[in-house]
Amino acid sequence: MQRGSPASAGYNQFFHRDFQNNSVIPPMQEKYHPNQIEQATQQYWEESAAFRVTEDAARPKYYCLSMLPYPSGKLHMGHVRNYTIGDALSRHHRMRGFNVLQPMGWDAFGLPAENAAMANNVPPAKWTYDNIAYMKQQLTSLGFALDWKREVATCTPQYYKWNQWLFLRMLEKGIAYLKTGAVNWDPVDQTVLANEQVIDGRGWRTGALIEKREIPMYYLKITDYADELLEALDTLPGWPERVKTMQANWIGRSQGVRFAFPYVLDGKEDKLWVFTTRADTIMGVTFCAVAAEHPLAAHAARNNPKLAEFIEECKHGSVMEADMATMEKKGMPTGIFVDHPLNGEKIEVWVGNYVLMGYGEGAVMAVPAHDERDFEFAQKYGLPIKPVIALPGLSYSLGAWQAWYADKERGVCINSGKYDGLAYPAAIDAIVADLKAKGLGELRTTYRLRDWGISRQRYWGCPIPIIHCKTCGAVPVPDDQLPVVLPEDCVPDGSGNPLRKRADFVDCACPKCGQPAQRETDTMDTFVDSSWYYARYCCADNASAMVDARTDYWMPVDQYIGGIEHAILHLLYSRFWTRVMRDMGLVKYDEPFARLLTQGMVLNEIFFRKPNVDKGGGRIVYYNPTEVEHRLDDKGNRVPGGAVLKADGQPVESGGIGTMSKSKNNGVDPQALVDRYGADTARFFMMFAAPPEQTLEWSDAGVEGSYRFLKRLWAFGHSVQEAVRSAKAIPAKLDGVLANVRREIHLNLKQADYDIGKHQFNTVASAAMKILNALEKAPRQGDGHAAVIAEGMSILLRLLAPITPHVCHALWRELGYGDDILRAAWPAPLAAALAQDEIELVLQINGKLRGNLRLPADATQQAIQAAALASDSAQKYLEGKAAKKVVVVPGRLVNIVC
RNA sequence: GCCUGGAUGGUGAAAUUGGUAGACACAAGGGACUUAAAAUCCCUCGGGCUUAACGCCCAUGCGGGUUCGAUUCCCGCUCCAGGCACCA
Repeated sequence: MQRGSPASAGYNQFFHRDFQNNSVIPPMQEKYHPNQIEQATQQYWEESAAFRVTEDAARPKYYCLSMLPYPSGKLHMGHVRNYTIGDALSRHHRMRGFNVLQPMGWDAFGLPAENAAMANNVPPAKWTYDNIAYMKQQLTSLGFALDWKREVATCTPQYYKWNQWLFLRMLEKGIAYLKTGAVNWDPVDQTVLANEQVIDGRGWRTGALIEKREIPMYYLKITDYADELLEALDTLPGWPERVKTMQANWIGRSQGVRFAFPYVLDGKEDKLWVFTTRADTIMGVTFCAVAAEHPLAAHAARNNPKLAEFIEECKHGSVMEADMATMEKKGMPTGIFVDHPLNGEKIEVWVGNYVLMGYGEGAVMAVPAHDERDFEFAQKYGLPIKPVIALPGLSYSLGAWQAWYADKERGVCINSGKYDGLAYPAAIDAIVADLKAKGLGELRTTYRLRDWGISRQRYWGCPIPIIHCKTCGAVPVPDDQLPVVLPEDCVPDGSGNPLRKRADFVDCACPKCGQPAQRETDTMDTFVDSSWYYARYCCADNASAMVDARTDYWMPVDQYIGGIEHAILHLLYSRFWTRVMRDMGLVKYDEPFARLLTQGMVLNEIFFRKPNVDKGGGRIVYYNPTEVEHRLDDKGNRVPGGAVLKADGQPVESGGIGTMSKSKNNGVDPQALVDRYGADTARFFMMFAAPPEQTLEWSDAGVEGSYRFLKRLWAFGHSVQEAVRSAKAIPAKLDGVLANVRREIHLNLKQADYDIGKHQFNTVASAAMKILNALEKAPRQGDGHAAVIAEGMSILLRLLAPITPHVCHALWRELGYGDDILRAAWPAPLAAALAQDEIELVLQINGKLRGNLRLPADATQQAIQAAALASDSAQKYLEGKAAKKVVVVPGRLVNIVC
């Protein structure tokens, strides 16, 4: 590492290096040969173990982490974008003196491996490991500064052993527990499907109508941490506001009232509990709705075949929230009545397809006058609507829903007996007091957040370490028998979890009583794997503990980089898991990711063909955009619906544009780009295309420009090699043209520093291009010209090194700056180079641009005003009138208002 | 449906967060070099009006508003993207 602190490290230090010791300089290639340069550079990094890091208390650490990829087969442009951002940040911090850790691993369990297994009759394990080998080579060829000694693959027993171990600890503490949950059941394949595998309510392979099934699953009590997860968002200034907003809304803490409708059924007294945030409208309840699985619904259905049929129909519905929210709301009366807790009125209970058993109480109160969904439901079924909130000057109408019906800010209770005239807070207080007195309700905080169900009825995942014994029940696997190893030779066939057929896996002895017993065959959600891998990188070689003291050095992650699609689930689960580990004394931090950069998605077109459901279904087939061609009209524009598959000339449907993914087959393999132009061009182009956080529709138009730039950079380096190698220090007094060139370079460096602070690498790339433009135009003679070029080139190479490390490494050596640009210090703009005597101000008249003013840099407000008023433009537009007002923005403009 | 973002030339984008809209590039057109091609270099390049030249008007998805001044702030829309708990 360089001497001195990052801030003081001057770029002029290269003049003190061994410039004279250049007796043996191999001739520099005249042309840019990226493949040779990149191979040689990568070999140098490999041999010098350039990116191996260890803990070093003497230096500030910088843990730079990109989200680990799912090994789907090949990298796609989203990966290149993600990892280039991370690599640029890593290399930049390294040049600024930080001890940088940048690891990589594989989110290696998951559904695509099972699908590939079915398609190709290959075990998921083999498919996964092959993909890892190929993608690792791709990452290496892109030149990412990764410490591969810390590599982690979540499908290895060495890794997932600790999932199992911590799960057992959670079970002991009651954080993990068993409860039923709804899954998608394909009755033909007799298997549970992921949401993604259900298309328009049908199984993707069988076309069969999917049923909801309630099965026992393990859940993690993330809701116990809801308050902390919400409140700690304020401790994360390095996170994007939008991510914090999304998480806060997801947790959805709300104050409300849990209360009950008493009833008598078959001579037995009971209560129907519901929750509401609008207790001020309780007097407007005209019916209640319960889920199809609710005991009251089941009771009513016993001698009501039509209701039983409706309940059956509800069970065919989707488990997905988006479907629940958009589907047609249907219901049917049960004939059961409950008592209104405040006025004793009889309230009928309905079964509603929009009420979910798993959430809250599985029952809701309905106030059609003040809830839009209830309003529509009541209109549809002719149920009474009783307004109990009024706004002055507005009259309630049953014709159509008005936004003010739900206004709780300005509304006042009416038709509510003793509560009439009360506003929202007072009404709630009074109503809660009365409910409480009757023992029928109380204030309660609730959360939208639900506990995390982790059981998956799938093979390719981490086995849940439980043994089922006829006498002892569900028995945890003892620690000394961990890990429960997943057999790696299964090939799923789509008809359920193949583990169930593996006697050598399932059959075992009960750890408690020793009797024959069966192993749990459910595996864990893959979000478990990715909830703590960042901690494991710090100590990936430790076989005897989940984490060790090295995590105390590296954690928390200083900069986490990943797609915005993970804004909620992965990041929230990781924050939860971290807290569980903290509360068990395993780690010492609250938050795993100090700063977060959410990369915008890289999108591409989606094309597919749907199977004909009438002919028995079958799965949707997606076609890569490269397999599709388009009919064009006279003007060369695409004809809508004119997409056809090249292979057979038959039409394909357009699925719009969406994230590059394996499942939509719309990924673009960067390999062609790397083969043709080299990794540096691919990296530069990806950074130049758009700012990191912005969504990016993929197009390789423009990649030529990035390649051209690197060719020009090399050619320029070649042409100034001698001048740079023999350059002296910059003279105290530069002539005007050279001073301007130098100023331009330092100005762009200053701008680039600012932009790097914002992670805006596209304008950093622009600044590099502007610097090269300036250098190319610089005079090649005159006192100090070589020194200015040598300094400028050293700035340019170091500025670019994080983005295009190979070509910068090679040029750094060829031009004699030093052996290894990795050890060079980050450049700093110099005030002396930036100084100027005169500045240009914009002259506006009434806010419109009317000219420019050149003034001394130190001109006073008064002098600027006087100069502005005296200018020709001002005289022309003022026409002798006096200015009403003159606005001076220092360093920028003068606006004369007249 | 709900939550969160986004929309600027033919295209990707920039505008130091209220101060010259379109930097830097791509594509296109014209030219130079070349036997030719590639590569490279130079010029033009938002729309309109006008001029010999200077210049003027319009323009940042749509409609309003605040301001000396709005791509930027506020209100109301449209479309697109991400998420919605079993894709990862």
